[in-house]
Formats: sequence, C-alpha cells, structure tokens
Amino acid sequence: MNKVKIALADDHVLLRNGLAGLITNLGYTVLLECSTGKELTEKLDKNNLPDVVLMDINMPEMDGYETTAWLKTHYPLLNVLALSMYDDENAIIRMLRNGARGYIMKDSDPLELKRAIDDIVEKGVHYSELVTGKLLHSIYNVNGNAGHSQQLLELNEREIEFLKLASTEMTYREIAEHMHLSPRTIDGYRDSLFEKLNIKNRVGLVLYAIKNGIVQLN
Amino acid sequence: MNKVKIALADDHVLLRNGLAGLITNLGYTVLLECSTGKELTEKLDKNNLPDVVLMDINMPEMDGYETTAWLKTHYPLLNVLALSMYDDENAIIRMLRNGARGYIMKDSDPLELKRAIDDIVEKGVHYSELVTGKLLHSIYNVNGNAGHSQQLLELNEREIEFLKLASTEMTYREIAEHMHLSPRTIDGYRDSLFEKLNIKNRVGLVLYAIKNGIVQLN
DNA sequence: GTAAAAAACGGGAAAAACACCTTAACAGTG
DNA sequence: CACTGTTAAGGTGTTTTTCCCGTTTTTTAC
Repeated sequence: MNKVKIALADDHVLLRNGLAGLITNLGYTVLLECSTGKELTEKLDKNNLPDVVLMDINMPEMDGYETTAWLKTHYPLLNVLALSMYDDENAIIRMLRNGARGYIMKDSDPLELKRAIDDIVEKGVHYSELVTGKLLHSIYNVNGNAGHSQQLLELNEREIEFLKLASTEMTYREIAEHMHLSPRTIDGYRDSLFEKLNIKNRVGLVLYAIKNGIVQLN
Repeated sequence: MNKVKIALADDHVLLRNGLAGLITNLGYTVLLECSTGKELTEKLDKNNLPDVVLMDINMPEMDGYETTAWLKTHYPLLNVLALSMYDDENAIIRMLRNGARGYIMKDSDPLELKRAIDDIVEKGVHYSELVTGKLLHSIYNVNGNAGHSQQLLELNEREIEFLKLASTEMTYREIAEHMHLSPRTIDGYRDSLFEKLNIKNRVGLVLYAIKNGIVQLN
C-alpha cells in the first residue's frame, strides 16, 4: 500500500511547515505546500493528485471556500479537509456545502488530525464531534424563521463586497458611495444580512465577516 | 556548547506540535509546551529554564501580554519571542513594552524564526524589518495629538472589560447596565478609547479588540 | 492636607444606524 | 401572458451612537 499523499494550503508558513513535519511523522507524504488557494490551483498536477487537501479557510488571494468550490468542479474526486481557527457554525456548513469532507480546528490534537485523514482516505468523510454538534444545533435551532438555514449561506458578490466595507470604519453612506449604490440599497443589504445571519447590528456583521474569512485582519 | 532550549506557548495544538518538530529540525531542544500562559507559569522549572520562550499573543486563560509581563517580574532573565498572527502596531509595541525581545508573525519563513531565535540567544534581542518599520511608523506618525503613543497602550481593567462587551451585539446602554455604570461613564470610556486608539467608531473598537487578543473569536 | 488628575456622571443635539413598508425594473418560468 | 423572485431604491420614523458642553466625586501626587 502506497503512502497517503497530502497537500497543504495555509498562508501561515510556520504552521504549514510544522504541520508538514507532523504529517511526515504520522507516516504520510507531503506532496505540495502553498500559501494561497490560487497557488494550489496552479500547482496541482493532474497526473499526481493528493489523497487529501488540508485546506485553511482564511487565506489571501483565494480563500478556502472559493478554492474548495473550485476544486469541486475541476477535480471532483479530490478530498478536502478544512482546517480552521474558528468553530463558527456558518463556516463549517459553508465549507461542507462547498465540498469539504471534514472540518477540524487548529487547536485540535495531532491524533484528531490523523483520525480525520484516515477517515477521509478510508471512508471518504470525517465527521468529528464538533461538526455533528454544530450541524445538529443548526437543525434544531430554528430561532425565528424556520428553515432559514438552507439559504443563509449563499452570499453573493455584492453582499461580500458590502460585508468587507461594513467591517471598516466607513459609515453606510460612504459605503453606498463607494459601491455606487443608493443608501437605501445598502440598508437593504444590511437588513437582509441581519436576518439571514441572525444578528442585530453592525458588530454582528464585523464578527461574521472575520470568522468567515471575508475580511482579513492585516 | 549546549543545545538551545525553547519553550512553546500556543493554544493551537497543531501549530505548536508542528513548530516543535520544526524547532527540533533546526537543531534546538523543545523544553516544554503549553496551551495557555497560565500553564506556562506553572510548568516553568527554576532549575531548568528555557533560553527562549516562543509566546503566542492570543491565548485563553492568560494571554501573551499578561504572561510576558508576569515573566518579566518573576523570571526577568527569560527571553520572550512574541509570535503573532497580526502585525498590528499596537500589539507589537505592547509586547515589546511588556518585555518581549522580538516579534515575528505566524506567516513568516522558518529561516526568519531561526534568525530570531539565534539573535535573541546571542544578542538578547531580535529586531526584524517588521518591528523596526512599525516602530518608526509609530514615532513619525503623530497624526492628531502628538505624543499619544506613550500612553495609548495602558488600558485598565474596566476599559478591557468595556472593550470585550463593545465587541458583542449589546448596545451601550446594555453594557452600562452590565457593568453597573451610568451610560455617561460608558460614553467616556468609548470616547477616550476613540482618541487613544485613533479610531472613529465602534467598528474600530471591535477590530482593535480582536487584533489585540482582548476578545477571542472562539 | 491640598492640588492635580482621573473616573463617574449628566443634558442636549446632531449624525448614524436601524426598522418597516412600498415601488419599479427585470429575468425566468409555467 | 401572468406569476414569482430578485435587485435597486424611495419614504418615514425610531433608536442608537457620537460629540459637544459641563459637574461632582474619587484617586493620586507632592
């Protein structure tokens, strides 16, 4: 039996480098490393694909969501294991819906990582307690409008753009000018996001944007 | 010559574990690992101290600032190398003022880490381009009120508490009730922070709190 | 012990954010 | 063609935030 081949995508070079060593020690092969999703899409070799892609969510250039979705269409057989700092419910669901086969946190144990990789190689998926817990929560927690969990994650380009600007010190009027839209339209974006994301005010927007890698802190 | 001994403090176990491997490969010894500042203070052995403590800023229980300050008084000879995700100017200055001997980012190159460790062991400090750049910026950038950079970092207990609450979806009135203070006092905290931190509104507060590890995004 | 500094508190007003409700244009669908 | 959904935008009013102006009380410093 051949060694399991892993690809690493994470912009934190120290983490990535260390992780590479850890993975080697666990008996796997590190096929390739990269700092952005874009880099991954360029480095992948059709004739020598990894068995598992360890994918960070927060990356510059092309984040984990986008990259996972891209892989889904271009390399549908590739297994993505999401690797994140946050256990945000929406982030988990978004990654899984974009095609990730599992989700683990950066503060988890190396053994958990090994279990996840083995699960994905053998069974195609890895559902940790974390993931199942959050999924159950999202199903039972129909606070307010039921069934909202189905479309709450599909943010379009403009909404993403708006979220980025809402996470700066601009006023909504300035955001409207910047996006060449009426302040009322911005109101609409804001209000619909409040409802979709189940938040009350702008602080909620900022927290969501950060946790979901829509804005990068430096 | 004996091997250089390193202590690791970071709550991201995967990063820490990987880092441990990397450090070993670089020819150093990993003396101890821990997930929180508190754990570090408990695990330190007077008779076998590390040469360098690699200290993350954002940790639960006791963050990097607090821990570095604690080490400064209890083990003044211990060398702390700060390890952070963000290159926030205030964070850098705060860590250095609390006694850190250097500051590197998690997305830096392993060779940069090695250089930093060697510098600290040999010369007692490591000033990277990043650090000197930011320090110069903070000196020349006297935008608004000059000399503010001296006291802008001393946030007291109440201000920290306020910042934590301001980073939630509570209104200021609710924050006031929660802190058993008049809304006017809260106004005062807010306005003085706006000035000290050179920000314009609540979004700025939230971003500052996150970048400086005052709030943890689980 | 007194002077200075800071923390806590307050009124009032302008700006911004939030809520709710309506309309127009347009695209896709049965 | 009517039906439905989505996007952009207007009207109006309330609440919250931000920014002035202060005073009183508590801490700190000399």
